[in-house]
Amino acid sequence: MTENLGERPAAILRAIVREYIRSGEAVGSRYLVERTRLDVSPATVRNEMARLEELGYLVQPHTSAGRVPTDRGYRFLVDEIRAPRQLSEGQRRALAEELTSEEPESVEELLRRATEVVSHFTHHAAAVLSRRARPSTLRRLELFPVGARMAMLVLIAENGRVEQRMLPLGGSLAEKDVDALGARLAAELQGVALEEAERRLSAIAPSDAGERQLLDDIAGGFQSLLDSEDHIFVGGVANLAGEQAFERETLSRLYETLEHQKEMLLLLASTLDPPVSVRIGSEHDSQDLHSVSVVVAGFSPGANGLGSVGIIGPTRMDYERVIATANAVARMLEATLGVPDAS
Amino acid sequence: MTENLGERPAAILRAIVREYIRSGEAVGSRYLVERTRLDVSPATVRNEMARLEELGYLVQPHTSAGRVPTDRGYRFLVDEIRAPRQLSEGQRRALAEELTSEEPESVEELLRRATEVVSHFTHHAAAVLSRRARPSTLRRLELFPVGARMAMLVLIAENGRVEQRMLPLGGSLAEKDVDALGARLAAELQGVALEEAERRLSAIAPSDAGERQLLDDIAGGFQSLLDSEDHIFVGGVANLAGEQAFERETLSRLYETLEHQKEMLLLLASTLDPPVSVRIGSEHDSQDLHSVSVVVAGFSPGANGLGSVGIIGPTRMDYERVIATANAVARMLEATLGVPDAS
DNA sequence: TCTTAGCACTCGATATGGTCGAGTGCTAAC
DNA sequence: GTTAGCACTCGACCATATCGAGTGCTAAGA
Repeated sequence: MTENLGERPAAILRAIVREYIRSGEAVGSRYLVERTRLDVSPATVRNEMARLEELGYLVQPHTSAGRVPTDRGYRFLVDEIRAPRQLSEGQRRALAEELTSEEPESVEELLRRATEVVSHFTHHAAAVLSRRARPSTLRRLELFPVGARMAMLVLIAENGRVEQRMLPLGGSLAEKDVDALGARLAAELQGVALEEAERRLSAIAPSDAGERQLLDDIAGGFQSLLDSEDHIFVGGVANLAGEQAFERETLSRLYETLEHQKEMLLLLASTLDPPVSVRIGSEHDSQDLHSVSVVVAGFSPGANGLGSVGIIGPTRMDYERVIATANAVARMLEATLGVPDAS
Repeated sequence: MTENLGERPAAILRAIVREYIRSGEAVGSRYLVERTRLDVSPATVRNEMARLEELGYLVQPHTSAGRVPTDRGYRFLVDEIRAPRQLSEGQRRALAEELTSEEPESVEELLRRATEVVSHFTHHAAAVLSRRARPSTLRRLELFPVGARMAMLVLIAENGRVEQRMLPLGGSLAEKDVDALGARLAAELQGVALEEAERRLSAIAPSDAGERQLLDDIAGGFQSLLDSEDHIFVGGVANLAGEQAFERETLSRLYETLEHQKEMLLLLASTLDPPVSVRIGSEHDSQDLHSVSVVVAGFSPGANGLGSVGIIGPTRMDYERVIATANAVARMLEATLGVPDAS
């Protein structure tokens, strides 16, 4: 989708989007030629512009105006970014300074401060999602054969959650083997913290491939028993109100979305592990987000913690800088929250 | 300040403010006479208006416009309200329904929901402050005479807080009496939860007025040792963005204030016990709040819990309704959170 | 002394028309 | 395929005019 453009059109598009992000004003052909190293005449640029408009990368606000990028135009620029640019050492230090100077009282305090720091630095709104496993212990484990080729697994956690599943039996497992394994696991794992139980489970040496499979399936059951608790922090929403690009109505809808835990969760939870994701304007499912772009960087400090840093601003934002910031702060949180343990 | 106005001017002022709150448009003399039961001509009303403007209750946006209330004009109306109007039974039930249907998971959930309910109902932003005592026990109590007429009190709580004060000795208390009392209190109260300790303290029958005074002073020390934890919930901020009355700049500042824990604390903590307080526009200390009014209703569900419900909207708000709502919800929270215990 | 009809006046809102200039698309020449 | 030239479009800006709501003032009346 990118490279079917050809070299020069791509260069022109890139220049227009950059210029528009910088100035906020529709970019005209003459202006563009004067300000960049494109060694062609305005007329040529105009021809290319017309084509780029046909392809949906640009629009003209009105006949006698310059061109403005569409969401697709921004997407073009963003897709060209292969890896997050690094912030300068100075900027990085400034962020870290604000974030961790005067030791935060708690994790909550740290994450809240992260939203402040990010929003200050980017002049956009910021959100942080933190997902932590809620610790619980395994109250009961039952594993017994059902017919010859299936086994039933029942897990009950101290916090009341129940997991129940039918598991296929592979390999040479006989019914009595299953019964024996069930009894053994019950004896070893009941009353043990879920995470610990999972660890012990994976430490068991299976006698054959069938048992290996079964143990893995049981471990899967443990996973879904682990209850996790999400916390969302939002900061810097004043920056959105200052944004002239948003209509009153749009702004109001936007705030409603930001307040809605569930929608924010959806937005932020989509990027818990991969480094950074960008969603631009109309790429959002929710209509209410069609005039903003959201950049999310995930972080995982290990030990059952996960989270992400989101930056919410107008589609006309400095994507490179914003992506770099989200990524940098995500890495910082990873480092600050991460305990150096075996994983 | 109210009654130096005279009957008719007051009636006219009242009518203008009410009408402006209703319509949002500057109120003219003819319009006012047509729409109300004032049996005078527009000319007379104009004369009164001019006087009310001189007194600072009204302003004219421009020469050929009607009058608009100043903050002082609103204040006049608010001061006429003696007790919060009650909501209709239907409204009250609707609020309670939204608030407590599907049993909230936690106190936090309840309070968060309260902000939603209130903001939905009033179309303004809402905030809830909850202050709960953080439980701790008394680790050490020392009381000993210093000279003939003073005693030194030292209290140390389990959480590390220290309270130290000099107390004057009244009545016939001798030094050895103080020593004896100190030893007795130390024996009885050390290791006891602070609230319980305070309760036991007040149960001690003093031998005379001097001892009564001393015990009261000690109780005071306990009070300031009680550490409290504040939680602030904010909701419905989208309503502010929809408000045409706010400039972009104003709005942005306002959001910044709403995000700032400390400022919100100041705002909400000012009314923890008295039923309802109203602060109108320029009555706020902070410049950033000059275009909003804030109505705060305190609640105290007993057992060292305190809190307040705040409603934040444009100065042009329906004060009677907003006050009634804040009050009603505060009472509901009081009832829901309150445990029927001895107090 | 207070009220009120009458009236001149003010001023924002709205509409109209005109100029300016940035920027375009098209054509024709290179 | 590129580009100079040019007619054209259209928003921004400005000046001007009209309309009407609402006032303040004056003078007459109770």
